[in-house]
Amino acid sequence: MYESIDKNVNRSVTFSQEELDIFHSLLEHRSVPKKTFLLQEGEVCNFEAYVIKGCVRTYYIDENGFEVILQFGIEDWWLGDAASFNEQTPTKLFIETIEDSELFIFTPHSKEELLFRVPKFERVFRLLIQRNLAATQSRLFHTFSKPAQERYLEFIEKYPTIPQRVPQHYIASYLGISPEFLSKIRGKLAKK
Amino acid sequence: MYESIDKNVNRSVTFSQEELDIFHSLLEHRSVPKKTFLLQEGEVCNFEAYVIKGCVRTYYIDENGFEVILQFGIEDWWLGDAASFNEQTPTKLFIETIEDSELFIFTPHSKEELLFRVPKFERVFRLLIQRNLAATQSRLFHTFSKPAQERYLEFIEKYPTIPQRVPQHYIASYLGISPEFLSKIRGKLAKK
DNA sequence: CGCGACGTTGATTTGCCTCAACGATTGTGG
DNA sequence: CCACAATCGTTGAGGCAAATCAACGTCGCG
Repeated sequence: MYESIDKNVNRSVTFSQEELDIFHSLLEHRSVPKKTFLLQEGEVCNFEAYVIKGCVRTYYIDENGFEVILQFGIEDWWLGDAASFNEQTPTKLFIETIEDSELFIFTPHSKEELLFRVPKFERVFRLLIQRNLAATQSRLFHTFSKPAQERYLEFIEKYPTIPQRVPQHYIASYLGISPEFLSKIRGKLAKK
Repeated sequence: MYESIDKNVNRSVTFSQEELDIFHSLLEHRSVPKKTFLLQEGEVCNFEAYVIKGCVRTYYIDENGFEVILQFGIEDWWLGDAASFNEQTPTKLFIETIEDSELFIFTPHSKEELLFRVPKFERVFRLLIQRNLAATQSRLFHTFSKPAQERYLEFIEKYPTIPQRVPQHYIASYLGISPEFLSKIRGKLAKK
């Protein structure tokens, strides 16, 4: 049960069995059916979650009333709203399961206790944010530099399982294009 | 000399005079003339810098050979390439002064020593990355949701001093539009 | 002075959006 | 278990935001 998450945190820092035991004792396991909101706009985010199994999306609603998808969370991903979680401010995000999912949950309290008892985890969490930042920057610049078709091809290469698991218009939203246009891109690619 | 940076780090965490003294002793002050590269593609970023005075830009070159501006650094801003700095990997970024500038510099070594001697700084640095992430996400979604004219108006409102200090086509690059189109937007706005 | 970097302006093109209509699939209540 | 609605993807027509290309004026600087 802890295999995947242990491997995840061990990537950047090495922990002893004792430290991992503390880690495990502070994790809360949660099973969530699909189409369930883990977080809604206006709430304070009181969790950071690791996805053991399943599929989740994070999005917000822009001023024109459109959903914009921030990220998908599948196996071995972390999700949450770091700003809301850490500063206990209301979130603008929605986090919703797309499939039945299994998660490990940190609360502000359990995370604090983990950091207190095993300070090396500071580094793990900092690296998580840092990678997230690097990925977001890269996504921003691809949006500037590359046409939608190329971004789509890169998306399915990078996340090959997601297209089979989520509605196509979610992917369009993630790419920043309209569902119709994504459909046309796919049509054009198919007939080659 | 330390006023501004003290205020900057004190925003999120409160430090004693003793802790600030340690902080100051580890800062390296550096004056840099304009049009100087602090970092170039392929190098490993061995600094994180706080801008006391001056103006700096961070950019990279995309696969079509175009410069894309990631951020401007002016007074009271931090800059560097966190990923390259922390993991000692080669950077893809260029960091170049636009004006004569004064900086405080951390090296990996001095930062590590600071964190060792005053662990509370962990929080300062984590918050820096976190705010950067929030700002980058917000920029990405504005790029999806808002036309260029609106993004330009928000830019000059948010950073009123920058348009007077940098060539206009840098701003176009930051906004993700062509220099000609920014010029047309400005023309249209002017005649109202 | 003359060159290079910069900004402007206009003509043309294009990537992507909007709107509308239409099948196919899913799911839900009666 | 069916019927109907809702959700989803596709396709086409038309329109707009922004890119591209080219020409030109201006300024700062060697």
